[in-house]
Amino acid sequence: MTKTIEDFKKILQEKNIRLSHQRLKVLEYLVQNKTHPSVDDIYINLQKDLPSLSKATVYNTLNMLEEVGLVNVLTIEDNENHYEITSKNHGHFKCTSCKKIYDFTLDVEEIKSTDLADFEIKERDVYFRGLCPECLDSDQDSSDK
Amino acid sequence: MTKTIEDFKKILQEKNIRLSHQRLKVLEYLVQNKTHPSVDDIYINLQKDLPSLSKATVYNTLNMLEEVGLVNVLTIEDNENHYEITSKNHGHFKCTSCKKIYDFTLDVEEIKSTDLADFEIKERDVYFRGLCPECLDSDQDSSDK
DNA sequence: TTCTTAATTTATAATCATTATAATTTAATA
DNA sequence: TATTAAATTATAATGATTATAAATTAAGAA
Ligand SMILES: [Mn+2]
Ligand SMILES: [Mn+2]
Ligand SMILES: [Zn+2]
Ligand SMILES: [Zn+2]
Repeated sequence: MTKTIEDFKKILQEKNIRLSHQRLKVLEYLVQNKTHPSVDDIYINLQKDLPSLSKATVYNTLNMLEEVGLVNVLTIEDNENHYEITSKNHGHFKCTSCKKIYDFTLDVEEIKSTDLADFEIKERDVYFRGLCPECLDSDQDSSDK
Repeated sequence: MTKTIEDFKKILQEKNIRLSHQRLKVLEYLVQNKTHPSVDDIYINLQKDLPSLSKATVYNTLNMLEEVGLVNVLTIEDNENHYEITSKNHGHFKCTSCKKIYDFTLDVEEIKSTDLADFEIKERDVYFRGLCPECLDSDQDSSDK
């Protein structure tokens, strides 16, 4: 079910999109890091192996991957986008304390509203925000005697 | 149920927040325009009556109103925030063609996931994107003979 | 394998939303 | 009406993202 780099190579080749080293590295990063990274996260980490990498390339690659449907953009934060490999639909929870973005099981296709009978829905995002268990725990610690 | 400017005045006064002319105008704009406007929308329209209005004031006011819970910020778009008076929970649909943001009936409190049992959820946003009926109609027109 | 060339990457500048700063103005109270 | 802390304004600064143009490269042809 979960796609490998080889699967992605095949998909991009079928669309006549060149398999540049940079593009494959960005894809690999997203496949290996299911942390919903920002452009900066990706850029800083890939730079270790690719010192010549340009941030524009990371943007270009992510925009291209989004266009062909291989990656999904999260606008759960108001100042910075986050990215993930497109996968079975699920919801996202952002902890306002540690800033981590968690996946949670949810069939967003099941969310219905009669108001939308005549709308063509193409994307569905469910974003929750609050405190994650780790941060709730440490909150308690700090309020302990 | 739906609050008037007088209701808002009372709430702000109770919190010792000054009822400046600019703040009341921003609130009034949001009460009268249920269109999920951006800062620019609000700024451009209020400027007609308040030529000296500063965009920083619109930002300051909206941030303050969000902090006290009277307005809600939508991050449905990746480059610009949109605002609305806080109201009973509902979902948002953004038409990717005409850019309008529509409300739709949905009890977001009813969206549950066992994965979140130990999380403290404070905000819930449901964002759908696609084509609205008007844009679907005009699409059809343009494909007609 | 080497050559060719259009596509990609890079470095850099530009844009745009948002926030910060500091001087000016004002709401609320005495 | 006078006082003053808070709000507004003008402006600069920041930070994410996009645009541009020159240098590099992937992929097919020879
Ligand atoms: Mn996810
Ligand atoms: Mn709404
Ligand atoms: Zn946390
Ligand atoms: Zn539309």
